[in-house]
Amino acid sequence: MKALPLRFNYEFSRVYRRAAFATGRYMTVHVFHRPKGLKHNNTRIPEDILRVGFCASKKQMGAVGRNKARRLMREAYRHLEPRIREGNDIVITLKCVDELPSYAEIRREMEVLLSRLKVLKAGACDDEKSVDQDREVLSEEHIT
RNA sequence: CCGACCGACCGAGGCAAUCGCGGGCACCAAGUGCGAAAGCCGGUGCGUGAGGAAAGUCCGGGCUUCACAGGACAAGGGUGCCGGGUAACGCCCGGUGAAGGUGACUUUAAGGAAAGUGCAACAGAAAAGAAAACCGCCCCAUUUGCUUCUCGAAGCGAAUGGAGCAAGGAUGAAAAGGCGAGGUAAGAGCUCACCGGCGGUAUGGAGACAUACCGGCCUUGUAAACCCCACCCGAAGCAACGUCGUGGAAGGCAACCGUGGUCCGCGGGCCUUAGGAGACGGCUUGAGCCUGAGGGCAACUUCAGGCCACAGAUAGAUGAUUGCAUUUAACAGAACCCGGCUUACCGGCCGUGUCGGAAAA
Repeated sequence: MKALPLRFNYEFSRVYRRAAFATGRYMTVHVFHRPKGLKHNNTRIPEDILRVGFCASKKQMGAVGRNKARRLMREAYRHLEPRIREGNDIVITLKCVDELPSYAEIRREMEVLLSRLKVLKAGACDDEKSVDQDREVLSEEHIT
């Protein structure tokens, strides 16, 4: 199941106001478990989907830096998504930092923060293993 | 060869593999899916997907709605040498004047100061009408010192007072045209030559202007101070605007349902209107790009042929990992669209381009 983007300002504020959050060196993750039957403008939101929003501070970076940060976060999220429990609204905010962290750092920290918030599924190890296996397969292909 | 000047071009560094994203086309799926409606929600393949500044939002348009639908004036704002280009411009091209540079060349908010008003600090005697005099120059008068001799005169000074001057010094960003000669007690456009400025005439030029001659004898700077003159300008912006619009609002109800014995009434329901959320459109083919031939010094333009490869997202699509080669990368991300300007910037590359110097001939 693919995640939908969070769109409206009130949705973001709901997450910030009522969500559980965890903070790391580079980012803050807010997770809000949607109550059942929540509607947006008279249309029911399906209960088995994830919705996610990425934020980057406007202060230090220009539009290019902001885009880059969002892309890195989205890429990290894409790899972690199958392991996240459905029915949550998530907002991930990048902190003000001097230098943009690398993809590996972002991914590691995102994983830690999400597990601290207990939104990762129980049998997540298998997925991770499969991802690693994929990577190994890839590298083997290149060697040969 | 060295040092410059001018102009143009390129720029997410390239390639490959895997995973992933936006939108286009083709094909395949199409559901008791979600919605009141409009509409939204898949898979595979193929090709495609940020810039020279996308930026600042400083000008000029297109487009859209509103206003006026005629003209004049005023207010407010803008522009400001001349001619041309353009859809238009405060932009561009070509020229004129001025300033700078040995030069190639560069810069130029460049209308009017004789319509009027204001301002010109400090310094300075005096800073805007013709006045003023600190040092100074010159003449006269009085007093006095020295020298000379024919012994009461001459010469050279000094002090005080009076009259004249604006050459020199000094002040200043700027001191009332400049410089030389005549002139004079000393001086002064007082007179004259040349130069500058102003006015007039003639010639050349499309014009800004240029050149020549004549005249009187001269009038500071500032209009990125008010102002005057000429010309131009309706307002707001894609969150414009259009379509669909549950709820809520306003109006209506002959018929329907509930309440009721019946009517009125009330509630539901239905119809109409504008329309807040929201959805979709607007949204990319355009003053377009390329080639050739004319016109023009050029900006640009005319004609002919060819091309749709040249993004269209909507919380906002370009990323990640790995490998390769000698491989490092600035400023920076479309948001309705064009034409400019301005600002930021790693480097590279080009020109039978031009100038100065050196060397050689």
